[in-house]
Amino acid sequence: MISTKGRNALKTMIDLAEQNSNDYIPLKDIAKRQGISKKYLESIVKKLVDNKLLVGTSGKNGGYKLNKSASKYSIGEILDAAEGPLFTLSCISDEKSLCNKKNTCKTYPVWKGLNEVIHNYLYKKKLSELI
Amino acid sequence: MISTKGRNALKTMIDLAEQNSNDYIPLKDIAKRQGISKKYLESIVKKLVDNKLLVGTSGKNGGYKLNKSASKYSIGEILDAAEGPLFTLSCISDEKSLCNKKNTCKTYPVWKGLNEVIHNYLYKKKLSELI
DNA sequence: TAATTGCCTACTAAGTCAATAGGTAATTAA
DNA sequence: TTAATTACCTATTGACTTAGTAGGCAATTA
Repeated sequence: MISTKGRNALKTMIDLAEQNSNDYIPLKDIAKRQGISKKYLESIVKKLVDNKLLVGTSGKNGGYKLNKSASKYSIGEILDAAEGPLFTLSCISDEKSLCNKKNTCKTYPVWKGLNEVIHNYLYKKKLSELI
Repeated sequence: MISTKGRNALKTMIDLAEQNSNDYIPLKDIAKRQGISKKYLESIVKKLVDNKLLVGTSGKNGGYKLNKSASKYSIGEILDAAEGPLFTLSCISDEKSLCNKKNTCKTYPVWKGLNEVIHNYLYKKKLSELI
């Protein structure tokens, strides 16, 4: 349900939050600390940058840093950024198999409620609570 | 996260609850109503029987029926029966990749809390609420 | 005797996921 | 100018999971 990608994204965010530095942190360092290959981490960090959770700067002394204070990131937004919409209510959000019986489907309310519960939890919990 | 197997299991349980009959209902009928192949349904129903959620009887006029009243089934126990433990806290319940850094892992509390939230929701919600 | 579960095995096709790999371009501090 | 580093692209592999199909035979029971 939460893939390795999401977990590693979260680890990366925690790592950066813990550095608590205004400098840009090179990928190499994060990869080493977290035991993730730099190349693989690159693909994860890219999503975090695309979604404006991180800022990256090229060049010497370049690297990445948080875009706001740790208390302003919810876990939900981090996971969302890394793996796309979180709990895929398959009958809703998966466009390919968009279910056309939504209105009469007796199971629909279960998935909808579950979805809400999960989102609620993950968006309330902040990155700063984990460091 | 919730697979088709689980969703079909739930549909089957709802179907049977709605029949509201003391007779045994043959698989053939359920399959037809729910638009699932009988053979495939067989594999799902087997799990429900193994977990004592349904009772089956062979022979003419045989079939399946609920083992208790609909209000006594939680959605959680149905999904559990159909697909095994629900939200796989990969670092805990997946024995193969049992994580040995559980105690220091900064992300662990997130998955643990999420797990609780999901379970809480699914075990509180009853089959009878869906019919 | 016919209907039906119960139980087994095997298979396929499609898809997902983690992780690796390599390359080039652009940027920037010193 | 040079070294470091992100930025961005593509491709690939291997492992695994899943949905769904298929067929057969034994046991049971009205």
